[in-house]
Amino acid sequence: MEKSKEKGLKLTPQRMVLFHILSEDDRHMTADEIYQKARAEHPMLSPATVYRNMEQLVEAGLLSHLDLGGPSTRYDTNLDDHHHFVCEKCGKVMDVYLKDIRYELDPEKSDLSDVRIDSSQLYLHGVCGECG
Amino acid sequence: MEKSKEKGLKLTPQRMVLFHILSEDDRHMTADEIYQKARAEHPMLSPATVYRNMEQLVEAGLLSHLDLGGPSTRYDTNLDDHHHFVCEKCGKVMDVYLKDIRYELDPEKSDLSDVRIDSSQLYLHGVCGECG
DNA sequence: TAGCATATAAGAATAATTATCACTTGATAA
DNA sequence: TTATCAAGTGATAATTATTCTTATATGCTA
Repeated sequence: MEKSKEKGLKLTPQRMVLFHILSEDDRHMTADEIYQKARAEHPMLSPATVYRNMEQLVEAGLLSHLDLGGPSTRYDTNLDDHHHFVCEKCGKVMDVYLKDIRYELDPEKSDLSDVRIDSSQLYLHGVCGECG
Repeated sequence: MEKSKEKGLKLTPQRMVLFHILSEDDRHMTADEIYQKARAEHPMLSPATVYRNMEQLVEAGLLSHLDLGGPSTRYDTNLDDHHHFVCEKCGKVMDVYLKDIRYELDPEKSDLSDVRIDSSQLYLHGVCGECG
């Protein structure tokens, strides 16, 4: 029986708290926002633990990074294939599901014949209904 | 003769250095990378000056932010309508020009009828020829 | 050339994140 | 149960990225 090399992620109280917060679906949070929420449930918890765990969860494929322009990395609990709309005024982020996305390279200006594309992310920028 | 409210950006030696570096077309640099290069030409220059000027140039519409995943904001001197490919291995960024991009919303999952979309940015992730 | 708004260097300050380390704990084996 | 040990943790220092402060300097325009 071969022992897999995967890290055994232990189920600790701190992680339970993080799972709980993440499951409450307040998506697109920064590590610090998560930390602020988490310490309410678990006051001893340190920021390092949150940062550490968030990255581990990304490595484990349970979360993904969300790279909006701001200073802090955000985490996305939604692993479905989806894209994002960002309101330039209030900063709100909305998930965008597409049935189809297609694009045609401009062959005179771009040559991607020797690259392998694994994924694509579309970011739509604009103004949301409330701010509009 | 009405005086426009636009800031009169003075042409200082420091800005000359920045323009020079930016014109050398090493695109997608972080403010710190620009600072490191700039101080070679102008050793007295301070980081604050670089950060300040980069933001002013963005406000003036001469540069744009580029939000890749990393910790630092990058600046893009290419103001043409274009998109980006990011190599997951070496981090290299390539400009991608599209003749056409179109996407179809999944109407059951996404409703963008009340938002105004001003721009869209497509990020392609994968592995470049050299790393592949 | 004076006057002033803008710009600057230097360094302190802040925010976000990561590293270090001594101690603790969950999972598994005994 | 208990022992074992890799994995996890909190506290804190350190780092990185960026912004602020302030006293001084300098382009531009009248």
